[in-house]
Amino acid sequence: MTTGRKRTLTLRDVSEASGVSEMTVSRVLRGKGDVSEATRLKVRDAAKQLGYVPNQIAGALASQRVNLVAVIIPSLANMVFPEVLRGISDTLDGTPLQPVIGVTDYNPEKEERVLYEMLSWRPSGVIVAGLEHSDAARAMLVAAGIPVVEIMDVDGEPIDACVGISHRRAGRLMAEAILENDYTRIGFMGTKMPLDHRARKRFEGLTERLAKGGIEIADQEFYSGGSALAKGREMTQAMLTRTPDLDFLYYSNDMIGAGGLIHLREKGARIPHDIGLAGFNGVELLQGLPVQLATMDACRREIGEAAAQIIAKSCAEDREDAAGERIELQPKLTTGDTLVRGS
Amino acid sequence: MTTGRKRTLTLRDVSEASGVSEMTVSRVLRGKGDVSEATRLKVRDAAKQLGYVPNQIAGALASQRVNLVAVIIPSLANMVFPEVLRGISDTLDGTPLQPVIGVTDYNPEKEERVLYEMLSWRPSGVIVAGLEHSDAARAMLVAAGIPVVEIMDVDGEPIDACVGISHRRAGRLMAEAILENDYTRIGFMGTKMPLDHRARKRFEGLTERLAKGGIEIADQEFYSGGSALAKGREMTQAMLTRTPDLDFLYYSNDMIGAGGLIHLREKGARIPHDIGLAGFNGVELLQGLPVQLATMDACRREIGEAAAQIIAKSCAEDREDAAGERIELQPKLTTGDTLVRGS
DNA sequence: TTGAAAGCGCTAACAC
DNA sequence: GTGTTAGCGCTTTCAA
Repeated sequence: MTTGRKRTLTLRDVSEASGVSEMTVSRVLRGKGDVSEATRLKVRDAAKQLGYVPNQIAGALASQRVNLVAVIIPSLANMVFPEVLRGISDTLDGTPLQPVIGVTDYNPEKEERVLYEMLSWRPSGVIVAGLEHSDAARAMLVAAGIPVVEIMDVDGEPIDACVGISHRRAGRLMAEAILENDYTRIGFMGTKMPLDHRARKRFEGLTERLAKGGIEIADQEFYSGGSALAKGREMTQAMLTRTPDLDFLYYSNDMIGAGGLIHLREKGARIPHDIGLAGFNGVELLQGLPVQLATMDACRREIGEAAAQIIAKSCAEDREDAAGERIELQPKLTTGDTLVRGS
Repeated sequence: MTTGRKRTLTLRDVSEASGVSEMTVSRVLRGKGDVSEATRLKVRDAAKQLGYVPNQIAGALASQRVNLVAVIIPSLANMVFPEVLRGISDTLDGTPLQPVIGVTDYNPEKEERVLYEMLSWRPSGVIVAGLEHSDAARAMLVAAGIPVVEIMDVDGEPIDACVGISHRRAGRLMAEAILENDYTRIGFMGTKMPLDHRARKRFEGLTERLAKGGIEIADQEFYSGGSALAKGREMTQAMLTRTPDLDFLYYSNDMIGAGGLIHLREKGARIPHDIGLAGFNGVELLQGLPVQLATMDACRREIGEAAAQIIAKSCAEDREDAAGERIELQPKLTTGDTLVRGS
């Protein structure tokens, strides 16, 4: 290792060190074009020796090509999104593309800012959670002229492509399972959701379908912040104090559901005989609980994979006909031990 | 909105639309230099009208300045890192800097690749988890000539700055708590850790300190993959079958610890009278459990904040003297309900 | 307060 | 197989 330098290395440095023209150095380093084995080696050695790292900024500007895919999600804390990211990342690993993550905190204004920032790097594609965006955000996405995949949800009008599940349908499915098992006094607990559109849609799907079965939600409560497990306990306790005759609790996510489950078991409730429970997401993390919470898988990984494939395809083919795809995945109900009332 | 275009917009388009020179348009859009209110408005309007998004690639190349901070972490699934990221992100929000996340999967080769990719975008700084890197990775970091902050750990030789806790010390502290409470038959459970250096250091700190107290680990088991909660249950059951006289179980993370705790409570074990437990990380998520697992906070958020501050400072001051800082945070032991043997 | 010229480090296109 | 030339879209610098 030589002493610290001020200027970072350029192609020219490698060119001089190897006695090969800049252009050929560039070709070697990118593995493009025919270069003789001899010069290839000379260049590789010189580059390694110097510790040269190419400047993608210059490369991207010159080639008008950026191997980045912007991925915009509401939160990293949510357990759900890291799994989507893994699907994206694994799929992109087989391509020259690289994901770049932006987080919006479920805040439309922040989404707009993040989107602006990311688009100003001229990525090759965008994967963004949800179908609801500000007008400005939609306009940017349209104007960007790159493939856009909206993920997690299919209930709405996509800008370009979309991959997800129907949360309305997921809510309906749960309602049907509830009706089939003759529950009648239903309590709902979830996040405060003015901005969590998917949780809202599930709730709507649930209530609409229950209504058709002649049942209304008997009690409901919304929370924000804090440890989900603890919130689940607290809300469940409070709700059952307030409305003791509930016979089913639907939670908008598995963590609060698990909190409720733990609380009820401690209280000695017979589950699901006295009271049934269900959550949402199919969080693998909870598989160690003594009782398996009924839940619905949101196909997180598959969504990530499919979205990445759409981007990869439309970048590779460099034509627009891969655009506008719409992929609806089917959430799978896992009844676990807390939903089906045994004989 | 006009019809779709092929070419993306440039400064020149805004210049023509507003009748102002490119240079002045650039000044307005960056908010630099004195521009009269009149032209400022003309330019702003034209830009908004067109839906112009500046090209940072060109800007970065011209100005030799990139407002990106590379953040390189082993995993997103780990619960630990999203919190570090939040610390970084919140701190950077008050600056022009933006974090870009790369994930290594605890794989040194992937770390090298990710690092290379990120450095090729010439970020203003790097935050990277851990002090252990391949020679090539270290060389790149040194050669990059930008501030580097290694986080999570301070047991080793940092390249530049570092912020973290001493995991060796954390292990020692736990050993001391174990000795003080007169536990003598200790079992250890953790991830297979050839590459999780921090878990390894904690283990070493633990065993060394216990040895001084005349105690050896009586049994140990390592896992990989799967639901941590479930693994914790299974391993605990297996270990107690194999070595029934254990009176303390130390888990290398809270999730497997929680799995063990749930299992033991189900079995009717009196905790901590019959057997004590402790985990590591201070995962907030578990606060809803009926019994609080003893754990040690790893100062995740603070680490993120401090690291981001170091980067922000040395970028702002644009001098090297902020370099080489070393910040050791102190992990706090939370005894919860599973460590201190009540009178 | 505004504009003109030069060039950031690389690659596309074409010559040799 | 290799080299030359001309930009990519911006910002820096300097002049007006």
